[in-house]
Amino acid sequence: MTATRDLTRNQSLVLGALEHADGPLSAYTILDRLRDAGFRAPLQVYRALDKLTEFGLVHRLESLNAFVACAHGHDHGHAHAHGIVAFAICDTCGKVDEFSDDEVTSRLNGWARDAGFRASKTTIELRGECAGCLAAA
Amino acid sequence: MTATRDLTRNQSLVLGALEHADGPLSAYTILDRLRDAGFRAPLQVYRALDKLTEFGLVHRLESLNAFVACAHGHDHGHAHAHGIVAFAICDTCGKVDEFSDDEVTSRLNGWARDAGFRASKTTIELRGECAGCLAAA
DNA sequence: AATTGGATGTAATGTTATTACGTTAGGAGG
DNA sequence: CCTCCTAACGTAATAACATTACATCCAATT
Repeated sequence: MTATRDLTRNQSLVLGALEHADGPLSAYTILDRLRDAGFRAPLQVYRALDKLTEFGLVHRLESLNAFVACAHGHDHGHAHAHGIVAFAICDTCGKVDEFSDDEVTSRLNGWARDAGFRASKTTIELRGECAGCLAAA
Repeated sequence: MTATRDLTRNQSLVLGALEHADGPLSAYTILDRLRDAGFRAPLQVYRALDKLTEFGLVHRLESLNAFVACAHGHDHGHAHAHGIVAFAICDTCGKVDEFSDDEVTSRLNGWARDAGFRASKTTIELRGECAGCLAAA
């Protein structure tokens, strides 16, 4: 059960790089980390990222031009039906917290319905400083 | 009253370009449109955009790497105290609708408070297709 | 065996943003 | 008046992010 989705070699490598990282990685950083595995060109990374994003295993952080593995350790098998996902990005330590709020999802969906707007993707990103870094400061 | 904030020549030109456009513009598009006004280098645009954003006269659309004039025709004098601003971006016609939802603002602020996260900037962007384009399709 | 579609490899190019360094303009205070 | 300071500006070079174009490979099907 929850069979791991059948990823290609490149997709597995890219997902692995993101899962082992302790924060978001840019496509070019991923490329650098996969040189030893045989990666040579940006496109190899971007192609894998496209698929992984499509599968819901990876998120793109628009305000960072970077990527993170999805926090919900869904065992690569099924996409959860959670609402709009939001990210809190610490500008100091780089850590990203992924969360979801039903009320926010419902208000935004409501606005879209009222406006006749069909949203295909919604981005919510908070940039700032996390509790740990605030405490350390 | 509501005295227009004192913008420099470059800032006025960039703001003007954004106000006259009927959608978001990339920094390089702005640069192209201001060649005749004497613009030569990207930095001239980016510097003006930084200030205009700081003044609240311009928004950056993270998912587009582009910029729009703030929809609230605040007469360049005072920043309104509205909550988090959201954007609905039509991928078909390129038009952008700016809106704000108190409940969304309050939920996100609430999450941040609970998590001890101090947000310095929050991005909400819906990508999709607007009512007009859906009707035309 | 031929065909097809998805994934891949590689190079070149396009697009977005910043760093570095030097100059200019205008106000504050001696 | 002159110096100091600061903000804005000009220019070139470079870095960072992303896509286009084209050829190849391989497995599943016919």
